[in-house]
Amino acid sequence: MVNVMEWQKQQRWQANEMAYVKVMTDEQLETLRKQIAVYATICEQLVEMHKTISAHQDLAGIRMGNVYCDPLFGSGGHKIASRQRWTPTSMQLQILERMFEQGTGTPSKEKIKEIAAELSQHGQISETNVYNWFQNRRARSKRKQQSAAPSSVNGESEVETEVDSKDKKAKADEFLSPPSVSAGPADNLGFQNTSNLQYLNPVS
Amino acid sequence: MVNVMEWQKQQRWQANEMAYVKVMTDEQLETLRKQIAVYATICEQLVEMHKTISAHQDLAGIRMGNVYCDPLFGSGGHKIASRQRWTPTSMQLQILERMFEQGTGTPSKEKIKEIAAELSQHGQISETNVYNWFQNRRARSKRKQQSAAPSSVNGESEVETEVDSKDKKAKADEFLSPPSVSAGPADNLGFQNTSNLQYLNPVS
DNA sequence: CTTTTATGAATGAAGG
DNA sequence: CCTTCATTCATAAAAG
Repeated sequence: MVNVMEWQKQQRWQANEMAYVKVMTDEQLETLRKQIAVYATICEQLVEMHKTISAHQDLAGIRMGNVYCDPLFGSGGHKIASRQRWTPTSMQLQILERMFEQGTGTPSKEKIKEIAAELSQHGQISETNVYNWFQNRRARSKRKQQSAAPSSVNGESEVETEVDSKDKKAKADEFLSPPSVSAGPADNLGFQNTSNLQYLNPVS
Repeated sequence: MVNVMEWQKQQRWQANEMAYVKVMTDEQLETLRKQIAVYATICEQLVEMHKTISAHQDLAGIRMGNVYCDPLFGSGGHKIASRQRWTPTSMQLQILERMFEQGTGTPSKEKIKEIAAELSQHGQISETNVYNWFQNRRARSKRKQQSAAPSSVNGESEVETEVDSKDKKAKADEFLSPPSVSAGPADNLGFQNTSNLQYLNPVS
């Protein structure tokens, strides 16, 4: 009830002049896309949930067994700019890597700007990129070291004490049937809503 | 879902020459908006229906703390590693988002409790979660606006950068209330969904 | 082309 | 509030 106003506001442009203008900002588009994707996901999951329940209790009060609408409209349109992410240049990577090693390991607000400025000479880059890079680099370096040093203090009965997250996820995926919602129908009704953007953005 | 600002910024360079033009007429936008509203309505009602139906057997769906996992995960009978951190339900998120944009921006100790109570109807949540959410939302919104500042110069109709379209949500459904929800929401859902989403993703 | 891996980015929570 | 960290999501790149 608010954004629509915004859209219209922006649409006040010369609609008759050129059919070559963005009516929605990328931001709005992205938001919309996500929102719809969320609904699509929820609905899909709900359908599965009901299917399951119905099968067990014959509560088919709602006929939705055949509803499963595959939102994969013929892929091809790719109209919506898909999210893209920065990819460091080999040069940038080298510099960053070097800084990481010798640096105090503390990104520092000031430094970031400085670094970003320098790296921009080797390709597009933003301060955020630099920031994220260091954050990730640090985190991963840490994790790696951690999992590499199981510290044999006690019996290794706890095989999954550390390396958990990633491994668990991987395992889960194996039997979670990635393609459709057949295995884990409502398993993420409560979370993970934005993972199905593909529905709206069938890149292929 | 918020840092769209960032990629938008980045997009400017990585895909500058592609001229991603999104063109929607007011009419299409309006249609889309309505459709989403309907979608939201249906979803919420389905959720409620599901809750009712499976109320007596769904108790295992909620694990410790904020974990909201699915009990219907029958295939494989595997225990899913529970999450350690709260993840807002799409419904909760929307409500929060709405409150954020329209709210005074003041979390307020009182409000928190209130909000938490309301949101608990849509999934597990604690006051701390709400508090953190607002805290983060605000901080990030701010930071983002800051990094996006250098791009806006012209005095054109300045659309505040912190817009969002999590509005036409499931609240007004009570009024909008699509007729067929109880009879055959599915058909309606599936059909409309598919046909209308084309606006966002035109098939070639 | 499909699956897997590497990694940029988003985000809930903790500390100060 | 602001900064930092840990975990998770999503996608470019690599492998098959």
